[in-house]
Amino acid sequence: MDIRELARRSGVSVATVSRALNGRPDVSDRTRARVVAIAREIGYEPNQQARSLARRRSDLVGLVWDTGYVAAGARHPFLADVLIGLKIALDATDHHLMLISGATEGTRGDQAYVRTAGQYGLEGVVLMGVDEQSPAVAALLASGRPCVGIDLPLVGARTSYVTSDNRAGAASAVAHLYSLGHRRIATVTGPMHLLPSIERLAGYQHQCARSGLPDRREYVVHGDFFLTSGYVAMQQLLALPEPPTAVFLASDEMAVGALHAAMDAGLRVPHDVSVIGYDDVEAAALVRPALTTVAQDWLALAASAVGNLTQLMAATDAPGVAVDGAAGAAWRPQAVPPRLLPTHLVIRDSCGPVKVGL
Amino acid sequence: MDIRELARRSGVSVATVSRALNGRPDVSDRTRARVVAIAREIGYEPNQQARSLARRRSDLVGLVWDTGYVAAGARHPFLADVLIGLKIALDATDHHLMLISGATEGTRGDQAYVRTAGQYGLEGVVLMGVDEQSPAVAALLASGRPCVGIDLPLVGARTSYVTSDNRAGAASAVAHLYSLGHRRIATVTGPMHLLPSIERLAGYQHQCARSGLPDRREYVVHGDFFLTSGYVAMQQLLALPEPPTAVFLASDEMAVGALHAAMDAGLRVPHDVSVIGYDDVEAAALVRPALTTVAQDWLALAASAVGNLTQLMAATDAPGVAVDGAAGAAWRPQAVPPRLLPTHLVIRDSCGPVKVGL
DNA sequence: TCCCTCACCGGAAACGTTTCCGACGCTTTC
DNA sequence: GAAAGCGTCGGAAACGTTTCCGGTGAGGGA
Repeated sequence: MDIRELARRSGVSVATVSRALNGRPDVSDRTRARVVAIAREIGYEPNQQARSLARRRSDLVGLVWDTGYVAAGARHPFLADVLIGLKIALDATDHHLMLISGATEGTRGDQAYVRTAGQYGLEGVVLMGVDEQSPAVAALLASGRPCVGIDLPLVGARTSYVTSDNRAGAASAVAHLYSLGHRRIATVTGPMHLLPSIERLAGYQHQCARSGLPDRREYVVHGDFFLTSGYVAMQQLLALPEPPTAVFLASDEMAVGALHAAMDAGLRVPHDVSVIGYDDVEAAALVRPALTTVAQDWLALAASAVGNLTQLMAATDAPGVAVDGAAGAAWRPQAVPPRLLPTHLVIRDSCGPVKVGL
Repeated sequence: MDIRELARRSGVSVATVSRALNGRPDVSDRTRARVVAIAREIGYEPNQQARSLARRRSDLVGLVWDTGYVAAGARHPFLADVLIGLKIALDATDHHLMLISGATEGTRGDQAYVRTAGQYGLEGVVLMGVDEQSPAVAALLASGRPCVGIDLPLVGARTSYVTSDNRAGAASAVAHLYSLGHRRIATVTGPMHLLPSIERLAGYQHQCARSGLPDRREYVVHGDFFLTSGYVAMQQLLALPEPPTAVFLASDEMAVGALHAAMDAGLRVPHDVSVIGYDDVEAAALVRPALTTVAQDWLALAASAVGNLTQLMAATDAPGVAVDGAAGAAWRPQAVPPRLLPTHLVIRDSCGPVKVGL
């Protein structure tokens, strides 16, 4: 079952078998054909551990995402979608995906990620849904291992990130509402320490300014991406002396909460108030009225993430690239720029023209 | 950085270092303490590949689930939940989870699972959402590697499975409807080649019989677990000369579809017709009226899966157990019985008392 | 005092690959 | 005709662990 057995049966040396199977040039076509034929015949599978050991590369990339608050009862469907996208994208490479266990129990939990990454020799890791400030994540980033964040602005020599074009996406939502005649447009944000929240708010503000809408303090309220916060934010907005006629929420979950708040207040959507979300989560299409939302392409997002990671890993193999700059040629780690993926509006039933008289 | 360096600094041999770090008994407490102190100091991490090679075990378990139809646009939120549960459960063991790439490209795709499982020396694999009849999965099961299915009846020496108690769950749904006064109760099933579909139908039929309800052919219609099939099934049911007053659908997705069909037909839920689902997916709480449903405990389901897998793997280490049966003591592989997990009804707003006069 | 046991430790052989280095035969070139 | 190049292959040394086997020294019982 091992390579020695295969060598014996093929009548060549172990070295030649290895070369034949790995497509090395210095082996004749005849012997290569014979070796692979016999290998298939006896069902030989190379031992990946031994292979990794000898080649000093594992063909493994890791994934860390926060399951903590998920276990607490809140689920984050968008991340599950991305996970599937990751697997699909990695199928095209010769890498496999390993889930990195988070900080489980107390002792040295802040080293958990970097430890398993080191032990398994992960060539890169993708992160999502975690706090990049947390000690465990910070330790991983500091380890110099290639990392790419999804919706997570990782900065550093061997890191990169991908995200949807949150600014443009938010702006397109506002523009859509504006084109329906809305002039009193509110927003509810995500947690303001997260990049997507910041950018989506910026996109909202920018587009409002562009459209000549006044900058109303009371029209931006902060949420946490989850349903309940959307519900209470909507209540808060509707209680305003001059309530908005449309609201853009930075996640679909919150938008669904807003839908419920409006209906519970006796309002009809979109007749009385329009609501628009972000993500195009599955539930967006399930809810009634079906949610108009700005869709992220999670498949492309995941594909870009592994693309960037691949670049990073390649740059790690050859630790620098020549840069003929001012002071002559120098070597420095290659930077992989973040990627912004386009979003698109999917129009369903939760936005309508503004009521006349408003 | 390697164990030799650590041995040098500790002033002991490599063998002793290994014993100290792995908690072997034959090393003095003094030297053990010194070794682990120095190991921590210099940040030593054992190389997992070398470790696996020498110990002939990988500490890795695999996960295969079908992403094919997910990529096609249909998502299966329940499986994403279970995945998270798996990760949590595995954090408690010293195993890590690897995602096994499915049949990617044509050549030998039917060996994809068993190949990567063999190459990486996976000690066990859990399967979900796949067809156990497909060649790739069948090859994996035939390989003798410990496998446990989630909602997937795997039979064989080194296999087991876990599922919720589909019969009891379905029965509880019917009983709930009956207690609300419903006597004309229909059901829509999942794909009938899947165990959960079969069992949920059986539970429905059994409880109907128990309650003395007639066995109506036209009250069971077949779906595919996805939303659209629930929609059309509901239309079909409502078009009956004597339509049901309540319907039990074998998945929440279908139940949401049924909700929409009823509303589109001008009916109010639950006033005119009651609907009840299965799974307690996130969307069940998001939809209006919020869906009454029989909840599976996905956390427990995942935990049971790794529990059974652990048993299976342990039995593989020691290839048999003594069984003092009829013909004297014999050795045979230990069977790990499947586990049925209890469900519970979560009552929301989609079921109500039957209308008087019906 | 002698031998046996026991606790502790080192040397070295695995584990299954890859890859460096050198060797062999053959053709080409000066 | 010798040297150099090329294509093809084998031997053996890695890669970083674990674990078997044997060897110390100390302690204890006869």
